[in-house]
Amino acid sequence: MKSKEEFIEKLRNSSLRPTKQRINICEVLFNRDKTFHFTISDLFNLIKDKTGEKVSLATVYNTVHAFHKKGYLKEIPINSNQTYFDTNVTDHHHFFDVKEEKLIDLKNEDVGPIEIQKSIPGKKIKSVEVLVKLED
Amino acid sequence: MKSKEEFIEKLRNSSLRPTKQRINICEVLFNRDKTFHFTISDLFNLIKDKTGEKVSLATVYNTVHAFHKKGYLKEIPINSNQTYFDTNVTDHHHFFDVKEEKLIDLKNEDVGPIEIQKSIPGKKIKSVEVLVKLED
DNA sequence: TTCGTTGTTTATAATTATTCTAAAGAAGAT
DNA sequence: ATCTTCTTTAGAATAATTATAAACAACGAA
Ligand SMILES: [Mn+2]
Ligand SMILES: [Mn+2]
Ligand SMILES: [Zn+2]
Ligand SMILES: [Zn+2]
Repeated sequence: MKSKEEFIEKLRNSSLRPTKQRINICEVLFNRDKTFHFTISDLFNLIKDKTGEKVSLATVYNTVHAFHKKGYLKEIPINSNQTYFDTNVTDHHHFFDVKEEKLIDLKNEDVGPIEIQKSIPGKKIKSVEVLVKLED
Repeated sequence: MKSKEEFIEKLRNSSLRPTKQRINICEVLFNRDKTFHFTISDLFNLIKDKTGEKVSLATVYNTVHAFHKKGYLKEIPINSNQTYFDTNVTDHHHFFDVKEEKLIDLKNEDVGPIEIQKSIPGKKIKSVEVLVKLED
């Protein structure tokens, strides 16, 4: 359970003004034990439910992008009509339950080291992500 | 270089009527040496260029989905505003050049075997795909 | 070959996620 | 308090995709 002051501090340190909207979004995103996988619409609805205050959809988009740019959120590459984000910004992989449309974390040690044996001249590797699709 | 008759045969065997639109799309998609990574809009433009005949955008969508459902095309999981498809339907992985927005095949042996050490009760693994993002 | 059936194409409208715009409001600095 | 800069917001715009429904083409049976 993080305090509101911690979020204000974090926002200030990132040169993001600590507005009440951003603080509410922080509470919903970062006040949890487990990693959180979400879409913008998930988050939009949760904010109302958990804080009682409404934040405009535009602000949710703005804030998620700001946090993503600052490295506080990770974008998960799957094909869906909506973009998925993750509060776990460490290198890790995912299960995607196609039926439930739910992401599940895979620890790096659950996958093992991945050695890419090919390289493209002039390019360097930015990320290596494994997506394991699950069916019933 | 496959003949038009081969495509007609393939379509018939898939209970898809061999219309001239579908045959044209087959020529563009499958008459090539290397694997082909594309978006709907790539394909739509190529059809005009390569066959001289225009196919409606709706038909391009319909046909790509039909081919995908039949297993002749693979959908590549990346976050982009457009969906990417692949004529190489075997299990394999990808580089994604973020700047150029281009996919590049990674052979299975360029990645090595991936052992998933975790399982979810009641679910089985449908696919395991590695996406390697490239930057300059 | 003709006819009836069913599948396909197409233009166009609808849907939906996301981004843009510009005005009002809030935060920070002086 | 005042000024500046950043942020929020409603609503409009954009763009990929999907739905609709009428015209059309392929097929199989007569
Ligand atoms: Mn995760
Ligand atoms: Mn490929
Ligand atoms: Zn982002
Ligand atoms: Zn598809």
